[in-house]
Amino acid sequence: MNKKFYITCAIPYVNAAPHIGHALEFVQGDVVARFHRLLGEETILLSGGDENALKNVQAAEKAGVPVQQFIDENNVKFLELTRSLGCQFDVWQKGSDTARHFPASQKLWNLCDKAGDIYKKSYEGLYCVGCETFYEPEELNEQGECFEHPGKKLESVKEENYFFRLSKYQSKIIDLITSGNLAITPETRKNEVLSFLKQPLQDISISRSNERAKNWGVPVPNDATQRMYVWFDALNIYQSGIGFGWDDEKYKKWWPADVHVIGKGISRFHAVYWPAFLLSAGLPTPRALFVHGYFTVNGQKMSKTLGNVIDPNELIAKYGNDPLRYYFLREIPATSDGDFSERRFRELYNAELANGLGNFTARVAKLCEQSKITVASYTSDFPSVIQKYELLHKQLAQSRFDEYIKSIQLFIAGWDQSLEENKPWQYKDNIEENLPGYLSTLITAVRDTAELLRPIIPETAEKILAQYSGASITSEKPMFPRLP
RNA sequence: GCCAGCGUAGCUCAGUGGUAGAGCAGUGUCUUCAUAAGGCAUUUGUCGCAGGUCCGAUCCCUGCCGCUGGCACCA
Repeated sequence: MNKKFYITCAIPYVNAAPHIGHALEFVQGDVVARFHRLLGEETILLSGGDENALKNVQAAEKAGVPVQQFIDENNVKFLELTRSLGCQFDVWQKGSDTARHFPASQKLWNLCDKAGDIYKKSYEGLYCVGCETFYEPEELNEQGECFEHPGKKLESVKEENYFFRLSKYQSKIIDLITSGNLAITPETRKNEVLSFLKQPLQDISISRSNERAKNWGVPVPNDATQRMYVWFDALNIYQSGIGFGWDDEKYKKWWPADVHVIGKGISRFHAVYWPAFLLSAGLPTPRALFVHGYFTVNGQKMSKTLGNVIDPNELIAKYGNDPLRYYFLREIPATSDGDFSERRFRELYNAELANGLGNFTARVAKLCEQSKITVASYTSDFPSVIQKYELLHKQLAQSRFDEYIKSIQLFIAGWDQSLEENKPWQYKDNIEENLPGYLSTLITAVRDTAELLRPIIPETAEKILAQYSGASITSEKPMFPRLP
């Protein structure tokens, strides 16, 4: 049987349209998934919609649309984005899915409950009626009011909720992380989590009353008055999407996840809460977390109030999806923050896609066309190509996309130098007689380049491979016209 | 405030106890197969500031300044 590979991207919050940060994460996940698919591994790439949070209900009310309709519409925007980015998601699991996700989450709840890790406790807090949320005293202004609704007194509300015994799993989670059974990349995020785990863990509340949840979300088993609270069921989408609670065989085949791709803001939930739930339920824990950074735009944090939120769809429409993928992967070191600027984007496009890759494939094609060379036709074979390039293989396997792409550019630059030394054009149409085998070497170089680029910019790679697959290779119009 | 990390050419960054490198941008030049693309050559830096250790520090130590991230029930 083939090796399996199960990878997830974080499930986006569907209360607003996707921004460039979502696009970055989708692309990173897609590249890793493509890499494993190309190696012949059976692969699932999953994401979905985080739909059960109260904020979705509030956003829907504000928009004057029924909740289900509201989240369905937003979901489509995310799905469409994944497609226009050229990302292949195999599963898109919605949190509001009552057929699969609800029973899966109730199953997880029951398992934790059976382990004795769920108990009822009354919770008292300051509640803002305007925001419909609880606040800690330090989150409020000097008058003890929330910033959104100054002048409005907060109510002290007491409510019974279910709590999860997170405290019980503290040392087990530390072991999991230090032993590497739950690998966290990069190291700095791992250290952050471990330093967080030095403090005693408090139990966390995992349910809300129906009133406060506005009757939205997964019902708590055997208690019609409560709904599950965000993280408990949201994280479980990683399981509910692959059969947990509705197809045991499928679930056993795929779980645990080989890697969760997430943003740095949610690393704790994935590194601490999630393994704790699973340990409690007696289920395997995920093997790795890959934590990426955030985007700034022209050096500034992205925010709605600044009005610098970038819509990835506009960039795709203007430049195409592969150039955008290329930029994400090449310019942003995978695990640190990166800046988006259109100026830099265009610079990189011209330097590496137009002048580098595009020009290289074009000049070789023209030389082949002029010499009328015929070569053995080529069938794509990623695994044997990647084997040939040890350093690149390592860089890609470790998800160091920026370094991987730089290596490819170095490879191209080496062939540009070779062309300059050999000057095949001076022999016009009898290149083969004067430089025997040279054109074939060039053709192999182009084919290898395209193979190596298949996980990164799949459409472009296929185009090059198609151009270079046949017995005779002809010149075509530029793939990446130079930008003015 | 506490903890971690960072501060190196115009930009993005790599790097080492022996007085600094790459890519992009800039300049010059060669060349024409190619998308006015490519090759070669080349300018610029008190390696954040101030001390200390050392024969010698950008790399080690201390202090300071600046920046970033983390500091739970928030998705």
